[in-house]
Amino acid sequence: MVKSGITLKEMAYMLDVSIATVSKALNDSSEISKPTKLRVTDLAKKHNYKRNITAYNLIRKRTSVIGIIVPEISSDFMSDVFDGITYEASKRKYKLMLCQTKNKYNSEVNSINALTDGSVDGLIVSASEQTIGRKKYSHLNDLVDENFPLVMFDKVIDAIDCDKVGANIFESSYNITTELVKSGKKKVGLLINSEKEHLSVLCKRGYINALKNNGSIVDEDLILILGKDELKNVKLIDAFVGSRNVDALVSVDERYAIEAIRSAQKNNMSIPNHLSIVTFNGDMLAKNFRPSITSVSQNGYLVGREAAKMLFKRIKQKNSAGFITKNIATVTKYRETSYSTSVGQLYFS
Amino acid sequence: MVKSGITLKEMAYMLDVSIATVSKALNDSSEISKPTKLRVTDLAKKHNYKRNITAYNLIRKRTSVIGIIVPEISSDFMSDVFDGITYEASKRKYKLMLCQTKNKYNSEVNSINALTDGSVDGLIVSASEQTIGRKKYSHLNDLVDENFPLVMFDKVIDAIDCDKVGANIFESSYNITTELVKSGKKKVGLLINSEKEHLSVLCKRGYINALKNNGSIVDEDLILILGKDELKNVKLIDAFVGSRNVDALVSVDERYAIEAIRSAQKNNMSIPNHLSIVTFNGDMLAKNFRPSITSVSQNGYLVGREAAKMLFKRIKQKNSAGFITKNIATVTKYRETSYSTSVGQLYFS
DNA sequence: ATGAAAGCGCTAACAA
DNA sequence: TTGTTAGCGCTTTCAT
Repeated sequence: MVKSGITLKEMAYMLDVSIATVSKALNDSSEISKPTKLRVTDLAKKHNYKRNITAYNLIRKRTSVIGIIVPEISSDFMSDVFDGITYEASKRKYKLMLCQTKNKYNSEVNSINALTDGSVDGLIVSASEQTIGRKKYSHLNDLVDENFPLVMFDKVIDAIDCDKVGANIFESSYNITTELVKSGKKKVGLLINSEKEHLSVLCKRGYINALKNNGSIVDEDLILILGKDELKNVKLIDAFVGSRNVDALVSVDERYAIEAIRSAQKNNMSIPNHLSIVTFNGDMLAKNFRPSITSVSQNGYLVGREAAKMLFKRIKQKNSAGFITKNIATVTKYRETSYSTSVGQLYFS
Repeated sequence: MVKSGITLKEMAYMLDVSIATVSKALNDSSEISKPTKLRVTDLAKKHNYKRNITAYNLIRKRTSVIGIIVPEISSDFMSDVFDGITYEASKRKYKLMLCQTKNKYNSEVNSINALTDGSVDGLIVSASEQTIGRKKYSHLNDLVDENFPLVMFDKVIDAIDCDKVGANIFESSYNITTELVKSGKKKVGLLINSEKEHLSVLCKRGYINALKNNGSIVDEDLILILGKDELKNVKLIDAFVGSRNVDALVSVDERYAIEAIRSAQKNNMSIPNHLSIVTFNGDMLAKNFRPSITSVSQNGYLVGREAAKMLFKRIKQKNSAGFITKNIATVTKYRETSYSTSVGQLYFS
């Protein structure tokens, strides 16, 4: 429904003036006399006139809508990102269209096709697992080729030439590991996914650098690589915690952290004394699990705002300078799986 | 960007035919000859022609967009609802605009105003807490008065005259309680929110009816009413579990269930033997907590699909019959806080 | 089988 | 200060 409301034409007829006059009056043009303006605005108010946004968009050649395509909306992080984008968008009177890909490649392609039929002025995308796994990027590269405003965030793809918003994973992994070592931990373990995954790679790099720079030995046996099979992961983690004598763990997934806790409890290890744990991607679980888990998470709100800002810049100026990647500082929330350190503030939520 | 692509006009010029011919050819009109059609479609493909959807919408007087306004997107439930809506929407080539109110009244009002400027053909709304708390419904009632297609779901407001999709809370509370009693539980407790809350009211009603119909006594001391203050709730629940000797609990919030578990563990009560727990609104926590918590949850996907179907019916036929409320059956997932019963299937996720 | 023209609702350059 | 006209990109009726 394009508003069953009254149109300029109808109002013009009622007031016996031209359509242009009505239009100008409503837009408070200086060409129109006070009395006329008043007559027009009064009538408009009376009939609850709303400009037909479709017609308006047709003239301006833009939609005032941006599209957001993400794997999954059900996380605090996404909620915050959405909030951040909303903030920047409403400032500019933009609306948001959303597609959830559920991490499926086909769904992502369809979503992008659907939204780029002229429905949106630009796109903010976090890639699906399948897309990344299959390395099929043509649907995204096509956008780049067409000069279509595109910003990626979170699950970004290096191979795609566009603006990006990421997180300083390497640094925070480095810092976290350093902190653990400095606090006296002798055997810091690492729980990561396949070495192909962006997060895991950066996380491992930070971890290794930190160990080396702090005089610890890098022991590959303390690095556990998990896979897709959740049940198998549980067993792997259980065996790992039970046998490696780790006194600290850095994990890339809060679910891994939880399994580690369960194993530790089974082995009568106290947390955080015998085993201290920090997880990346800490969300609802890290916060609500008991013991609550110290987590390094992205500041979703800032990520969202930054992504939106970059996108609007692109929309305004399509062919501006080269593409930018901005890393937003992560936030570490110290919870029950950590010693409270002088560095950090204790979080209870 | 309304697609930097080629227009009908340009193609018409290139092929030396009229705009109308190009249009008809692309729409596979029977008026156009085979050869012409081919010439046109070839050129269109070559230039990756996409119909300008804004112009199209202007003519059709609809937007092919529906708006969704919800308090918060970060739950499995919302994700599923969104998925269900998406399913019905894509069938009809509709897109989705989303607003998150974060449970704020102002945000809800602004969102509704923003989307009803002609940007969407209809609205699917779950009301914010503040809206419900303050009982300020004019922004919604205005829509109803304008005959604007509106469907409410989840946090529905009885006072608003529109189509609604809810859940059979009363029945499932009744059934759950009955099951507990029949399985031998003697003192079934109830954890609810203020008696004003829809869910709590229905839940209590089902609980009481079930007790009565199964020969149990209703003991008001076994009903704990929680409030807004989370810290206070924790204490209340702890005291309740420690003193009331309940052997089963029905909760309206998974967070309450978790606190009950912690108290039970403190008191060396084994779960589910000494204390069996079922929670409504079970989402990420119920699933991932250990012990995992038996939960009664809405089938988000079906709720979403149903809401969308109702909305599309309204959009198609604005002044059709009176408004309908449809209740979607809830799903009970038996987890570690329950005896596995013959009735239910055990869920591990 | 093709084209001319009107029009969706609006804005904006130009005329009066 | 107001009105006329053209046009955004498309569909559709009515001529040809």
